Amino acid sequence: MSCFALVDCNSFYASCERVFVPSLTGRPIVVLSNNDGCVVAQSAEAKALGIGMGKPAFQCRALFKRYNVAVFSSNYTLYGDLSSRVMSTLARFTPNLEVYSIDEAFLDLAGMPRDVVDYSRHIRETVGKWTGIPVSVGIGPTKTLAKVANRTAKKDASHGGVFHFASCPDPDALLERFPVEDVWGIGRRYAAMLARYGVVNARQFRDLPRDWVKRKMTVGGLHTQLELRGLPCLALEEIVQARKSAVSSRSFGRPVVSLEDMREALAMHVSRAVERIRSERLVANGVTVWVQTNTFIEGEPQYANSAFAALPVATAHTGGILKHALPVLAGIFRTGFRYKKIGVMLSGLERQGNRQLSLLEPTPADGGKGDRLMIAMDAINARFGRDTLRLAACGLEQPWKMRQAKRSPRYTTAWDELPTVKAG
DNA sequence: TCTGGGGTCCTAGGACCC
DNA sequence: TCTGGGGTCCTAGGACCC
Repeated sequence: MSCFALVDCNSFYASCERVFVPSLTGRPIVVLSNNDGCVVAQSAEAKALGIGMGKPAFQCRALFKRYNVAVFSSNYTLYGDLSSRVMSTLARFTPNLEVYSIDEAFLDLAGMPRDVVDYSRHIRETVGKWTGIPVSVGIGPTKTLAKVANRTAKKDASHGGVFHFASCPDPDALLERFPVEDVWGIGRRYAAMLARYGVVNARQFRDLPRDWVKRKMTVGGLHTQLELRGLPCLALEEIVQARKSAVSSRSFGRPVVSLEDMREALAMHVSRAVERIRSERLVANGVTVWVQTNTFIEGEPQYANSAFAALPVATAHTGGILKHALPVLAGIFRTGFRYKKIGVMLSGLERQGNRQLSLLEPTPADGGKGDRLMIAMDAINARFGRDTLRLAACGLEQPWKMRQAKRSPRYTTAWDELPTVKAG
């Protein structure tokens, strides 16, 4: 009998902000998206105010003020570090762990000699004690039901943060109270489609004819349905698969009009994306660039476009990729627009060393001058901080840089931002 | 003034080939 | 009048996730 536990951090980003600032206990906290645009995380106290996920920050100003909400720009360096602390704590409890996202992990508890609910309570307490991050645990015979159980654990405090689907005396009633759009794998579009057929809760969806589900929602939808019936279709994926693409994109802090600034921003995004694939020992075969104006401004001329260039040889060399990305940008850039956003995607990723050699271009050997330069650059940036060394093409002023007015210190990863403890 | 960013998977349809 | 059929590869678009 399969048994999955889903451990999910409560209001993860907000909890991270609270770890090093105990005075925030009990105070509503929100964390804003990149560019301080939208609300992306809220503490329980903030949720109670009805602020709403994804709401533009500027529409919440009054509410923030009235309720003394602590507002933070997102600090992914901090969240990433606390996440890995949580995950390594979880890894001590089972070898069968799938890190599913920055704040969630599935554990395979099948064959556990101890009572799984007891064990999960123990896990929950330990993570809380060691990392300061509160978590909830949902347990079920499939990943999808573990998700349902997790949400139940979070919603109903009487469960003490741990809920086992199998311990539910009336699972049909529970699924009937569970909105179908909250089921893992059913998003807004499918929920709207299902509603047109009168299907609004998880129990109704589970009991639909499976052929119909497959036809309307493809195999993914069918798997979701079968999982709700208790039939495992999704396995624990312990091995982290190599990524297939890497994206870097951002909205600008203010509109950009010149190709010159666009080229600088492009250089920065290429640097970011290539750094990421390099750290995973991957090389790219292609690069896509896209640009976009601000679609929220009515009456302003709009333009969006993208284009792709194949790289003659698979590479993870920043300058080499930028050389091919710049003409792509030049090809889609049009003057006379106020641009809001630029992005880069590296695709056709493969393991370094597997790369196909080009018949047309001389291929730099592994460990050649270009590779050594990149290794040295990564090492310097790792030691002295991101962007200590960067391409001149990224520009110095970066007037288009995103807004990040309220970022908390990187308490755990930057020496000059460590928390200070006052004694006495 | 101010509206996020980074991923994956599936399917349909076209091009091309034999 | 009848106007093959199956396979592969690629891309675009649509759905989902956090």
